[in-house]
Amino acid sequence: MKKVSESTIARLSVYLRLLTELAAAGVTTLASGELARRCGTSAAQVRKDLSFFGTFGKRGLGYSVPELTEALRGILGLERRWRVALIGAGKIGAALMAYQDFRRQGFDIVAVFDADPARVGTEWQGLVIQRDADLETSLQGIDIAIVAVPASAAQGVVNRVVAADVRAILNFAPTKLDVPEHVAVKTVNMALELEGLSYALVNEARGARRVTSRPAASRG
Amino acid sequence: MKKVSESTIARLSVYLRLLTELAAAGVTTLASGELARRCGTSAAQVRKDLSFFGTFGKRGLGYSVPELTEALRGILGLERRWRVALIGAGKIGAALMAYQDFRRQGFDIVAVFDADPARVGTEWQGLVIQRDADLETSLQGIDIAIVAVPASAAQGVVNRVVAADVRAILNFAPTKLDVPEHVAVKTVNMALELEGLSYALVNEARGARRVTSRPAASRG
DNA sequence: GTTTGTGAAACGATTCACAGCT
DNA sequence: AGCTGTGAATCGTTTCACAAAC
Repeated sequence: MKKVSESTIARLSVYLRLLTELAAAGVTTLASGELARRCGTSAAQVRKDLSFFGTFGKRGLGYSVPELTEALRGILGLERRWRVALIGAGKIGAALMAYQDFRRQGFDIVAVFDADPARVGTEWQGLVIQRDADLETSLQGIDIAIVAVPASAAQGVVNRVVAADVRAILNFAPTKLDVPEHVAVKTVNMALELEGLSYALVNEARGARRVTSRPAASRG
Repeated sequence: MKKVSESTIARLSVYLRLLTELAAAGVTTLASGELARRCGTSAAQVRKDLSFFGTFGKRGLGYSVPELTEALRGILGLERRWRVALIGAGKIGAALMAYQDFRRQGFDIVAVFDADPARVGTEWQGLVIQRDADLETSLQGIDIAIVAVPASAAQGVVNRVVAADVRAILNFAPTKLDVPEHVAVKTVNMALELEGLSYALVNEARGARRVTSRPAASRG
């Protein structure tokens, strides 16, 4: 098969979200140009992204909204439901538990773990928080682990998650994780995004003052 | 003027986090290879990233941890503190408020807004939730707006944020935002990350080849 | 000896442009 | 006519490789 970049997959998710919205609004057909405009990319990009997986459009007409929706759901593996375990019942964990949108998209949080004995046994959104010590056994049948523990604990937790044969991890700890090649990891790092904004702000200011436009001295 | 990619800036943040950790552990000197290994990238990438901003190392020796730390803080604009407003006091907002790490990195949440009259006036982590209607006036002096409102409300909020002359936005709404060119936007989209994991899982099952990836994990 | 800084090469992703359907 | 699908061209990023510095 072919190699598909992560950015293509990310865009497919964005396309799918728009299509779902349009379908609810009764739109039945859509051209790549309009899809691109609404998703912040280009028509050629849309067509190239889709071309990795097949041909879904009708020349002269565009794409059928329900058909493309189904195709994207299939490509992204959203035709089934995924069993998700949340590890770490702190603030981030609480926000995730409450965020019902995940369930709507096919991700069911079916287990919650925490290392704090004071939290273990309490009920949370209909789930009883389990002991961290039970991770290995209780992760049977789990597809995706959400790691929402402090950075210092993350690698240890991940090692145990991997040992339990979970092959996908959504990581909220601001740290690099070592995992075997067959395990997929996505990291959400809000501090990093904020620092990107900080850079943009100072850089805009520096650029306006043209401080950086001075030619570099001859290099040695 | 130099053009630096967003991935370079993201990596600089990662380098800085490691350096801060190493400095606390008393490490004084570090070579690009070791920095790269600990951050999941390559030595050449580290040196190229830094080279956009100057020369910071000593040949034959490596980098001074405190000096490079200071340099990175300067590049990323972290030598000052930033005034952040949180718009939307729901679950995500609550998690962000509680996440003290932002403050430690120089980002102070100094105002909170919500559209729900039941929430307005309540105190939250030492801040009184303000009326959404007061956004325009109360955003004076704010550097960064965190948008944590439903997708359907996000563009409207963003328009008002931009009108209030805020030039950086951290967006948690799963929707495309239109902003003028001089406004920087970073989006955090957890559903999208989960769908990326879903794709990885079904794709592995389908026996397809690996997705091209960024600073992937795993090395030995 | 070691390690940096950097042009040049290699690689990967995006955009172009047009043939081929509807 | 309008729009897709795709090879070719372009653009940007990463890796290579080595001279210069310590």
